[in-house]
Amino acid sequence: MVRIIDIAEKANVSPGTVSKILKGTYTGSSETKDRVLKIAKELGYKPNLLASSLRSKKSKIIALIVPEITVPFFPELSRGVEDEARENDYNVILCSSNNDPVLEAKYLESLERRWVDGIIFSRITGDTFKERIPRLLANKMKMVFVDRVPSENDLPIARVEINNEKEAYKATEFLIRLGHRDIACITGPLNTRIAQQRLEGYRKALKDNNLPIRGEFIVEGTFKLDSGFKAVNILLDRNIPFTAIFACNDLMAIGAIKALRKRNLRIPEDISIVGFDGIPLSEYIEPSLTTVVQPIYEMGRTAAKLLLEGIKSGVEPKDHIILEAKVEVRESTKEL
Amino acid sequence: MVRIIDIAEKANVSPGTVSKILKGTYTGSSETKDRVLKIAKELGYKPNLLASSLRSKKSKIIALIVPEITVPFFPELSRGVEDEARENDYNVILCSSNNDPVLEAKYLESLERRWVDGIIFSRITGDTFKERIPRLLANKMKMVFVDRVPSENDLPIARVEINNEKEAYKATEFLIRLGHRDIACITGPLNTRIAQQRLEGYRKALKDNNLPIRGEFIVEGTFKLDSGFKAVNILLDRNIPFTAIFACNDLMAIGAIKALRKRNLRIPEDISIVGFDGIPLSEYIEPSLTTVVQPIYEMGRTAAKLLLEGIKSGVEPKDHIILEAKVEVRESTKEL
DNA sequence: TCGATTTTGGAAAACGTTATTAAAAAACGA
DNA sequence: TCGTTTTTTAATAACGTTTTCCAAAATCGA
Repeated sequence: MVRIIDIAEKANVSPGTVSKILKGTYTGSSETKDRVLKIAKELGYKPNLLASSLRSKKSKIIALIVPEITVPFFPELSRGVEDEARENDYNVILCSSNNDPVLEAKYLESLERRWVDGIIFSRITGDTFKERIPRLLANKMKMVFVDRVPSENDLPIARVEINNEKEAYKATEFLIRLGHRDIACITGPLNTRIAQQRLEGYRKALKDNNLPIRGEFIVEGTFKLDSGFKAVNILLDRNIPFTAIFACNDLMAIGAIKALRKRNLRIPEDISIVGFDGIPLSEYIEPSLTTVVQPIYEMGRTAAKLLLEGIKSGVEPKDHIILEAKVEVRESTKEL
Repeated sequence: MVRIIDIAEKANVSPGTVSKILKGTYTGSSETKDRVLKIAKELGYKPNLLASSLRSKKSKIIALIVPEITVPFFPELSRGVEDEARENDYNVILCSSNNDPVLEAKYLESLERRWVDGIIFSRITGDTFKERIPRLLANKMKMVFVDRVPSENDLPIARVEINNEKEAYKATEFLIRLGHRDIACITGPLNTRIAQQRLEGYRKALKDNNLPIRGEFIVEGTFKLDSGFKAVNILLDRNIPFTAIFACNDLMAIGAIKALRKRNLRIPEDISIVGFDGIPLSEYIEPSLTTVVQPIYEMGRTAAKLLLEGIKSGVEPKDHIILEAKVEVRESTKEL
């Protein structure tokens, strides 16, 4: 492996000079500059990022912590993060925490040891939040929350999200406009803020339209496929008729559709259903899913952009960016 | 940040001694050992992995290169890799190459500069293969191919895959057993080996059962949702009746189902369809998809295991592991 | 032309580990 | 008791950059 010192010797300059030239912080003559660059190229020089990171205290690595990369929302988010990172010469360490505080802690520990320059969190457990975030902040770690942001908003940590309550409100209101009055809701795990917010949007929409909020219409899910399936069975077994379902994410909506079909209910003739997220698949399932389309890729990209700005400027990013989603009407809903 | 030298001072020993104790390579008295460990704990010592990596030339990072993390196969694979890595104190850099040789090259370049300890490739373009792999091998980079392995098998690089030809054969034969004789095939991109192999399996099954192989029944896809959709339209527009489709992955099967429905064809009454991969969604779509279930997570895990063994032993891993898949019969297929 | 200023480049320390070599201390054998 | 072996620990040099500070050379102004 050719090192800076090898270039320096061949070009008859000092290693420091070569370093400055390669980094673009050199102020000397363009004659030496060209000569050094030429030699570097000839020798096929590749900087050793480990050495560079150690000295400069910049690892040029950011981490993305997701609860579960196999949930289709997160690969999309991840692409946004990765693209923005790569374009800025950063690499991304992927940490799929499985919603487990122990794994989360383990990941954060190794990220600190690696001196990663920043961390993007989507979803973090309360434990981790209380125990780790303050220390990370004290250590000047740059951080951004995306999608599943914690409720505390007095911290110097940027947040990128959609207005979950508003968008859920829109989705529910859309069903109401279609004439539905008995609308069930399959929520996300209610220990997460986004699940609460979406539920709240559903509630508000009912209330604003003078519809009763009935506990029997609400079932808690997990944001995963099978929980939508199970939720529908619970709802149907309660024997209280409903004509529409608002599922708080697409995956659960898909599970719900499956369960409805199993019970010989037609969609949208018997039951209308609205999802949330707008994952690519939502357009391709049968029937195609009316859903709240989030700008997932854009959220990832924006989060990474804020993080990198923070890293480069040395100032903790603390913007709060709210992106717009929209209800995309497809085949799974029908006027009552 | 507390350093080894801080511990050394407090414990009245040399930094070297502390280093050895912390790494477990210490042979001295257990009295000093206990004392040093105690002090390290008291001070809340966290090793600086950048320094450690620089000196030891082991970054404790592996990279996973995937064509497209948003295709559901890859998050599942990624989980396997990540779990195995984490349990061995390795982190994973995710590289979603988008099948673009330029991005691939850019990623590989930065991975080399970072001195990552190993790379897991699923899918790599021919360009990259020819240009980069020999140099990586010369630099003793440990590598494993998984899922989409290149055809060259004389290289000291381990491979983890299923027998794509055999599994495709099984899928096709299953349709034949059901009485289907006119079976269309939506292939993957034929510049990839796995797509070729699956097509070959389809062909062999037809041949072995004395059925003609008809070019009009074969359409090339891209492994993505929309290509399954388009392929079905092409097939139907050819106006040559068929009763079954073998789609070379689940995503294309889902796209295909969508297109069939749009044309008012019922599944499985009018057309039977078999997919490939066994992504979790395949069970939940309507109708649930008969498909070749691959042990995706296990493939990722195995690949990572081989890689880590190679890294730890210093010997290039060169095993060739073939895992078993199985045809899972669900609702999308029916006796003719 | 000579002092002041700017431009250009070098010297050397530092980042925090690990690895190698060798010395000091302890234990041992006769 | 004294040399020999074994155990325990220290000293020191890396790993390959970046950074800070300073000197030499060149340019400039009057």
